[in-house]
Amino acid sequence: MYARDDSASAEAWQRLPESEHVEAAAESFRMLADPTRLRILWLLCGGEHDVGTLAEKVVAARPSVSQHLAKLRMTGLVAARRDGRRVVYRARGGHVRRLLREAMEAADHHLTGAPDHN
Amino acid sequence: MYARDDSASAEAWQRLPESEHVEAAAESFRMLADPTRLRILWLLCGGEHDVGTLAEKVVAARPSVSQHLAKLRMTGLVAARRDGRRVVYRARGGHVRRLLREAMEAADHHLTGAPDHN
DNA sequence: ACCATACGTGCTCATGTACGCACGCGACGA
DNA sequence: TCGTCGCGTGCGTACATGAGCACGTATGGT
Repeated sequence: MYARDDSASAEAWQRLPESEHVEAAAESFRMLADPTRLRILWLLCGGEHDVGTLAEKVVAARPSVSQHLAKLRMTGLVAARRDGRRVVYRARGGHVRRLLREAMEAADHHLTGAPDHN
Repeated sequence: MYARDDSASAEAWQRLPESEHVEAAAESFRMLADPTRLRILWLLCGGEHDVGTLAEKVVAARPSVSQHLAKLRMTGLVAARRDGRRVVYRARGGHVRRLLREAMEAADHHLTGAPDHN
């Protein structure tokens, strides 16, 4: 009933992680900190999509979506593949999926009622 | 072997969540998108801390830490309590802990070797 | 009452970034 | 070869944000 290496059990939180890890995590979070990118990633978690389809679904100009996809690609969150004259993107890594679902669940808790269960 | 309501199983990712949820999630991610706030939250996940101690441990000016704590408090990620002339902050909600650990794990994967296991 | 401590706030400066438009480039089809 | 379609890029603009200084405020000790 103690030290499940999980949520509580303050052991791990005592000392700060190395700066490189912190900055890398911050960078990942910054990629998730934009509604448009969030929607793009959400759709990409469901399967492959080309830029035009994404731009249409997230209701944004294609250049904007392209820029977002470029950033996401640089960060390694998505991967690109050519199909004819289109470029098809897909989500990359299970971490993104878990972070998205966790955030959406938190948002739901934050909106429906109780701010959070402490 | 299908529909575990988990990572894959594209069902849930087909349609975008409501805008309110997306923006709320983006806001939460924006709070986590800064190295200083990330460090502060990390320490607060391990227990209560006052502003001065936090400023000392994260190596930042006290006013800066205070501003960050204000934002985190507005977002509901941390809570404050008065103890004498100090103000003691604590983390609030298990979502933050899970997001932090998930992000740190992802950062570790991203740094040590394989960018990610697709 | 006076001083010291611990926070919070207003402010400015510098930086980062999202958006959309116009353009250039590569890939198909006639 | 020429026209069309789909993407990416270089701008400029408008906006949000982080850092630190100086100051105001509240609490507790002498």
